[in-house]
Amino acid sequence: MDRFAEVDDQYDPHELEGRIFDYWDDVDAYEQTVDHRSDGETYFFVDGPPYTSGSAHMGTTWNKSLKDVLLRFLRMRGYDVTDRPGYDMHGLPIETRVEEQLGFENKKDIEEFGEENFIEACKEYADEQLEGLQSDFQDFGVWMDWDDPYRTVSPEYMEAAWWGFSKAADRGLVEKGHRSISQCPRCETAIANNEVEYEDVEDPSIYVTFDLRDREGALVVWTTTPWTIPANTFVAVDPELTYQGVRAERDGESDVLYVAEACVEEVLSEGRYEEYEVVEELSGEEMVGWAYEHPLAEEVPDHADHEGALEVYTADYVEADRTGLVHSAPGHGEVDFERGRELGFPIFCPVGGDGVYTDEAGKYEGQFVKAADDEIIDDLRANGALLSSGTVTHSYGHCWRCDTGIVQIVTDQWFITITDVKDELLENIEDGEWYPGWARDNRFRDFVEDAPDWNVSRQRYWGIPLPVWTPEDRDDDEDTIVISTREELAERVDQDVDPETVDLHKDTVDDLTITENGTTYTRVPDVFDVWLDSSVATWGTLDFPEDDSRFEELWPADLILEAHDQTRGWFWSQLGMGTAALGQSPYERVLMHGHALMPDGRAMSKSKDILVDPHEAIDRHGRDVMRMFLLSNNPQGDDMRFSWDGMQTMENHLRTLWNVFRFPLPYMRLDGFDPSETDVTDVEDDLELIDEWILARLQSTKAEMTDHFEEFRQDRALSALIEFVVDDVSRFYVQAVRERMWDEAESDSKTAAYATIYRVLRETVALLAPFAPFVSEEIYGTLTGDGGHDTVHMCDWPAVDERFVDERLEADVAVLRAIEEAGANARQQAGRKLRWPVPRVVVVADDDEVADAVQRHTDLLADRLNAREVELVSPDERWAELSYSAEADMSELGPAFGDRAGVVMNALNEARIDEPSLEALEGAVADAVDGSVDLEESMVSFVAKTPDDVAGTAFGLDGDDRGVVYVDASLTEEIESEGYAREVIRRVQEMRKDLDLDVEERIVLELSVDDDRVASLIDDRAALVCEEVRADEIRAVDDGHRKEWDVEGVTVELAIAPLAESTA
RNA sequence: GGGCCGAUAGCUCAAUCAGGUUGAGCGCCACUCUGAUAAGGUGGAGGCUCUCGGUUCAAAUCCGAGUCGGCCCA
Repeated sequence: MDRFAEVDDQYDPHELEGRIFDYWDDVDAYEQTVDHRSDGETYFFVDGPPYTSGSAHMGTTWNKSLKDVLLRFLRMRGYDVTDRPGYDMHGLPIETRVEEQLGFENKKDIEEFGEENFIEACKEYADEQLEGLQSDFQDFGVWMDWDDPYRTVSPEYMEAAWWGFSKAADRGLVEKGHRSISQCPRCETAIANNEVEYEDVEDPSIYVTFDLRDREGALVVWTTTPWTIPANTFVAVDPELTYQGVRAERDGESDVLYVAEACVEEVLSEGRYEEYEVVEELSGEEMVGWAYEHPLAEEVPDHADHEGALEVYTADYVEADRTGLVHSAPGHGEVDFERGRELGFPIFCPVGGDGVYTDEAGKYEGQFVKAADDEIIDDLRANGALLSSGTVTHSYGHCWRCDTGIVQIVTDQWFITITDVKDELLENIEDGEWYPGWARDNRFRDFVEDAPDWNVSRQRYWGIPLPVWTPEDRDDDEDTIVISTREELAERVDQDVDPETVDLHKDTVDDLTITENGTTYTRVPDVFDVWLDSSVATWGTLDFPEDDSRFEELWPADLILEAHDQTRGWFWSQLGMGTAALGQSPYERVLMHGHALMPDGRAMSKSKDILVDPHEAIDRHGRDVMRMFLLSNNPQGDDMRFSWDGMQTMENHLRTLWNVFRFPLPYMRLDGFDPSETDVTDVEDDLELIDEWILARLQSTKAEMTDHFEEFRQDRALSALIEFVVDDVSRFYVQAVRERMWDEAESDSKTAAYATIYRVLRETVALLAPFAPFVSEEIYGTLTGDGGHDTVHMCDWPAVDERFVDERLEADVAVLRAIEEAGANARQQAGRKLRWPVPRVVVVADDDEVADAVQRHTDLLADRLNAREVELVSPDERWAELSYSAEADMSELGPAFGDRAGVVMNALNEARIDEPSLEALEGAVADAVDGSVDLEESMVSFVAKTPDDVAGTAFGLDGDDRGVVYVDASLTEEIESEGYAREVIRRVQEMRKDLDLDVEERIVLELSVDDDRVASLIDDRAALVCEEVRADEIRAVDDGHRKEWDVEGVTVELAIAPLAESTA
């Protein structure tokens, strides 16, 4: 790229971004940037692997954009950053998609198709999906190591999972056991609790009576799952709760029923009882040990009847809801199971993994449990055990993939018993910093405290096989062999296996056996819960243990960064696995962001087609704009609402930057400005105040952005940068410096301005580079030509240059800008355009800082306000022409006046007095509030009221009033002369533009004014007019561009012609 | 049903920790400016700060109870 080359008039993101992609390819920009930092301090970032289903949505896009902005920033800070992206490619979601594609109904179809074929189909599908994501992420401008992502299906990654699991096993944290789990009866596997989706469904709602054995009456329980009644083992009560026995009448018969006191009315009305009387009242505790009859004793002969079964026990899951007595089946419910285990009960679960009753269910054998509900209800009725039967709509768990209602059953599963290391987990939480902090200290800690053992086994195909071999005649967890690596596998199995080439998927390893000391071991057929895959990502990213060259140096990760749903997901699984395997959290910093929501605040949902497609956002506004929009949101942990308005605003900001950037280029080119020879430090003595100011602002912007970035607040860093570019550089500096650049003559001042704006742009574009990598590249290339790096992303993050730090100047200019703004307001009130000079501006300063600022920069202020004179009234003086009112300071008034403070405040606001004294004010207020008041100086600030010929506007900073600026708008001939001349100039300029004349083009001007006084006023300034519009002479023009104007009510006819043409 | 977070102008957010007459940017409307021009400037409209209680002279802010949204859990 040539330095200061011509650039597009308009910022055109699509054309530009296409060009930059090509450019990056040409110069190997990414590779160079990585190499550039290869000697830097390491920074181990680990990518949370997106699941390979579908294409990137707005949330993924936000996530990767956040990662990208930080990685680019860290590289600019000199770090050698690990940036290997990852993909989560195993698991049930892909299996069910493939099943759909192949038209499968259940596991039998898969078995018939063949495990090997099915696994191959899953692999192909996952690979396809991965390609879609890869190309999306690259298209968003994310720079990661796309040539070498980690894939959870690769042998070395699967080995990393084996290794981690084996380390946990070494520590005695792996066990096989019964657990109550959520089972998808279609997928025929356990699914994790966080894979259960709750939906409202209509289910039976039945009240069942359990006849008591040793006394008259029955217990009443309520359930929505009649199919669990066969497995009833005990009834739970709350020991503290009051229960009542009631004798109730129905159809001429009387029953004695036991329920919680609070539930009596409801239960009896459910049962359509007409009348009742309370015959007994007792606590739950007193009911413990009561024995009852199983209501389906005949239908289910094998029902629980061991010592202690079918009795009342206490449990902490009982509430005074429905009946206050809870039907408990340890073979099904999770809490029932836990309590059953405490009681030492054997587990009775007459339901198989497919949701079908086994022979233990007696009469119901072979039926799908949900289908058996009606028959069970009928049997209960026939047995006189049904108090009432209806339906209820409630939320019930479903399989997240196939939407089948789950069944809670007890099965054999493999666990990592993280409850054994709970203390260690909680300690390890402390070792990491979380952004925001509350996510760790509230949410995450609560979750970890309550976390149960981790069920890592799934009875499926597409996953990492459990590396566990058991003696072939046994199915418990004694004497197991846990293999940790492919090397070890090859050494120990009976078959010939090449560790270099072996694929570890189920179809391969299922056939492998181990024979040691005369015992043959076979592999447990399960695969891992897919959450285990990603839980080993920190060492999986390093290909450890296959490659142990970097683990020691890099592990644990410096940073991970995901959305808040991962608190229970990846943040947790990694902590669990890291602690179980290595006794340590695998990450040191967590940055948590939110979800991308729809513009109206709804959650985006692909399946419901409620979404904003990132590709559409790019089509409309480009990648830089989309990234800047995403990165300008949001406080850490908060959700982000997508907004097309917000996108448009970002595009406007970038266009402003583009205009700022291209503005000085033609002048620099014309004057042959060479930044490599003339740095801003070389022209320090020629810098004007405004140059020094913008350089000072640049320093504080850099400092502010760096601080924000270090707190992972890229949103605040970006808004600081935008404010600098839009407010300070574009609206103030460039405005102020334009005339210097138009100056045709060589001047030190102009060179100083070039050097200043060059430095500002050069550093601004580096500050912007992590956010908007494309446009930054284009600007950087144009500014540096061959003199810089091949890519802006190789630049160092701009450091604060102490020599240009000047806080006082920044404060001064902030004051001046406030005055200028108020002055513009006052001018408008006085009806005087900025083009017309005013004789004087009076600044009444409230404090010395303002007074000093005005004093130091009177000329600048006069220039900006187009005033002949600036008069300062210092804080201890006052301007005689004013009357006053007062404003109250409530923080003073409140304590002093108590409940009268509000009334006093209003009186103060209303008061009008001639001089700003407390006496006068007290008098005015006393009249209004009907009683005397003692005011203190600190309670009020006086506000001046302007005379007629003067307009005044208060100015302030950060909400504090700092003074008032008065514009005296009276006219003199001299002022009118310049005013009219400027009006003419403005119109000639517009006509020049009509003709599309070059800035340098000389013209002749014809000027006829339909008012002698005004004509003579303009004539006085003929020289000024000629100079400004580049007219060589004023004379009649024959064939020129001619226009008639109305200038302040006076008709003015203007004609212009290029000089070259008119003389030819 | 439980936990966490959020609720302030049409939109995105500040101000909440440490109580003192609610602010910014964007959008809208009017006016204005014109060699950065799909810009710039000035003004205006627009807020019972989600609701209801409490503490206090004074609450967006502190306390309690709700409502709605998001996430997580059951």
